[in-house]
Amino acid sequence: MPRVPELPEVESLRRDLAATLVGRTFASVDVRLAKQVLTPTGLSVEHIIGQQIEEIRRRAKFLIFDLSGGLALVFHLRLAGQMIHRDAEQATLASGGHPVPAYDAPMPHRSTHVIFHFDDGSILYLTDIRQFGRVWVLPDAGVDQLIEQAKLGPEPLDPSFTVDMLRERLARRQKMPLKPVLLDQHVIAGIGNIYADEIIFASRLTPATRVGDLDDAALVRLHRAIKDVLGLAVREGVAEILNGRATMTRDFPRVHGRKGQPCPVCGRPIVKNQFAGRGTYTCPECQPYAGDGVQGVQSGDPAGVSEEAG
DNA sequence: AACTACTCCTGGAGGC
DNA sequence: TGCCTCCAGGAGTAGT
Repeated sequence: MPRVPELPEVESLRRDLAATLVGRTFASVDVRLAKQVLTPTGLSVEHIIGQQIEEIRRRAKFLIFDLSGGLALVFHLRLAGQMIHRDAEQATLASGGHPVPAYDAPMPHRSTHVIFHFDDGSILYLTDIRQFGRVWVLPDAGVDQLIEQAKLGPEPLDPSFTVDMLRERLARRQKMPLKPVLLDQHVIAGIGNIYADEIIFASRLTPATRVGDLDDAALVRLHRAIKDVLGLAVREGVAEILNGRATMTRDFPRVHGRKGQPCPVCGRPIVKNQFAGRGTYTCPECQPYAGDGVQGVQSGDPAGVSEEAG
């Protein structure tokens, strides 16, 4: 199954690229698809040539390269962006993002749209079969502005993201179903469709559960699930992407992409349906109202949670 | 302000 | 086998 880069994938990529790219200096840049590179007036991508990568940071799904000359490169991989760093002999040093094309495919691929060459002969390929990803070339101050404009919610893995903060973030979305709220980057940053399903399953809630119907116990469960699911994915280094092909570890993801397979908790088949316009995977037994619309949530069962099944 | 619909893309899956 | 159609999916924007 194709995998869209979400917070854990971007964080893994950040960690790997930081190990191989910090200290490298840009020697040249080859932009093959102009729309993917955005620059404010007066700046062009050539301005990064001769600048050194000092630090690689992440905010939500944005990857930020801080450069020596007061500029920064900001990447957003969106649906299908992929970054591969190879040495002069084309041996892969670091790779991440969407697994298509395979990480060991010949580069540049026909969907490789931006190529960065470094002073040590190594090359960073930005490949994107959907062409939705973006790269910004910005002055330092412009990075803050870009992040500010995105009005991103808090980082869910930051220690400052507490149950109280979650409650406060959800307060203005009381009438909305849980799934689209989790996907809303303004509420909490970094969660995409795959991890939303995993978090909701781990919380033993349903995609349709109204945020306003969450009681304290459900909020605590939801908070723990966000931390656990994302934290595990970051710690495991997103092991389901191996050799550039999306596979699944034995037990992750637990429901997403597993239509018809047994639920890891109760053994009943996982069901796939559409919710809020997104492919949504649930266990009808552990998440009993999963297939219903918003109206399906019963007020007598605020969390929409079934009996503990193990 | 809150929410929905539409838009951008193309590999891959499914139908016949 | 091959041709055709349609879907996925983050996030910005326009419309209600």
